[in-house]
Amino acid sequence: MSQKPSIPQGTRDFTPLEMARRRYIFSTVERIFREFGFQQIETPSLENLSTLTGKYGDEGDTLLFKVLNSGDFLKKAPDILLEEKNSNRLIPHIADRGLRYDLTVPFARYVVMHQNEITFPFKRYQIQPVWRADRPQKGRYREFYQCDVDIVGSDSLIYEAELLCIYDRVFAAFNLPVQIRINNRKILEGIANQCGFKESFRSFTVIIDKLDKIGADKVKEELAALGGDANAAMLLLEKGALDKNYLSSLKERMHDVTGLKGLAELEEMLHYLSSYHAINEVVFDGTLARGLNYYTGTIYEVVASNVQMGSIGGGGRYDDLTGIFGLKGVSGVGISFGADRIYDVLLESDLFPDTVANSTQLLICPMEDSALGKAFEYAMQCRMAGISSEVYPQAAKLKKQLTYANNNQIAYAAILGEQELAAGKVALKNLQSGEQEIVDIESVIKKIKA
RNA sequence: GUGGUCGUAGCUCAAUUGGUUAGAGCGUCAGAUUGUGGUUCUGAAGGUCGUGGGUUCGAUUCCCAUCGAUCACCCCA
Repeated sequence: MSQKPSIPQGTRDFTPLEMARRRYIFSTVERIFREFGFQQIETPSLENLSTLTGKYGDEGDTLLFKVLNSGDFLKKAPDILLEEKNSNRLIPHIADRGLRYDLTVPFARYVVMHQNEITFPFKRYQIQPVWRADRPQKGRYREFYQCDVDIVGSDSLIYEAELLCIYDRVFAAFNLPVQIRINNRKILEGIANQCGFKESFRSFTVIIDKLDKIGADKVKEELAALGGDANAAMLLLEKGALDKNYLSSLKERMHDVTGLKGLAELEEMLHYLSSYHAINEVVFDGTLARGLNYYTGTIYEVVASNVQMGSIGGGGRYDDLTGIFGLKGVSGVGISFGADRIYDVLLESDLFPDTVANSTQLLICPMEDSALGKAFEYAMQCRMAGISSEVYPQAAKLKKQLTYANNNQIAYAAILGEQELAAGKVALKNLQSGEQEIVDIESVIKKIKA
């Protein structure tokens, strides 16, 4: 009995072409991370649920993939809960582990566990998949890769500035025009405090974050429902170009201490950036909030300028993420690249270079079974000379062998038949031009390497 | 988690209000060309019409369920 194979919802297979393009993304990102002095780590796909839960808000907890305990896990579950059939209450008794939801929280856990081996400030990057039990849609997958760079153990705003440069450099390398939005949670807090949203800060951020989508009137309406002064808040929540005039005008109207601190941070960051000329558009966006709970200072978000897609990158400063795991006073800041969304955007914008699929350079085509040994020998010789080579595994019709070369975009075919064998040479065919000449294997190597 | 749209060949799509044997292009394979691909010509293979049930003399078509894809909301990369 055979069954129709399938893969879980929201997951994908990747073809060789897709992988070549994904590798292009990863290697570009990685190259620039290294340029800034970051070192790579990896963490396990599975984390203890106690590490993950409560870090992303209630919504985040429901989106965590939980993994059932081994063994006869139901035996250990309390009978009352089993009868109740309440999944949420039963989970802690039957699942101790879950798939990671992002790379930042596992990183904070890593820092705490390895604090004695780490030299601070610690600059790490991490390129790994994460999982979310979200319903899939455009640009949303249940398994996707994030590329994270973070620095922990310093609260210097130099790093805020550097991270912005990383965003700019990476997207410049992709030739993808983006808008890099920045804001500071302290400014948001200041506005909230000043306008009577202190108690409802989290709801406040969720609402103003939707300004683009639902419009000013609707936002005002929803803010008013929270009980604060919606009009006063709206006047402070502007989205503007990143310039000194705008900031000074905001500074005049800001009275809250936390808010002023946020503005000072932003100013210092801009001071560092004054010598750097960003290729992409950088804007201060007073309505940028970001849902994740742990951000405390600068926050970033990146959207593609010409493609309709959610954010393709985001990040920010978190002052006390390691504190949750028992290491106080270690501030961190980091950003993330959503590799799969970047893939979709690059594909839609037709921005993948043709050269990403670097295929085999030479196919050796044996015409007789007696040529197989020599073909194998030549292939090894070429490989050791740095030419990626393949041997067609049997003396099939030449047509078939050349079709194989053609479909795999192989540049050269070395035909090895009775005559060539006797002469100690091959017929080297250039599959782009169609030209062909009889040469020895040393000349083949020289010609392809030239 | 809530709602809308859609599931026909490997891919993109047809099939006249429910009617006999479900078609085309592209792709694949074979031959024309016994040692020459990417162009051309000829031919072939490939379908439980997503799955299960119901209505009907008869269902790819109508109804229900289910699975999957997709889009929007929520939230996010």
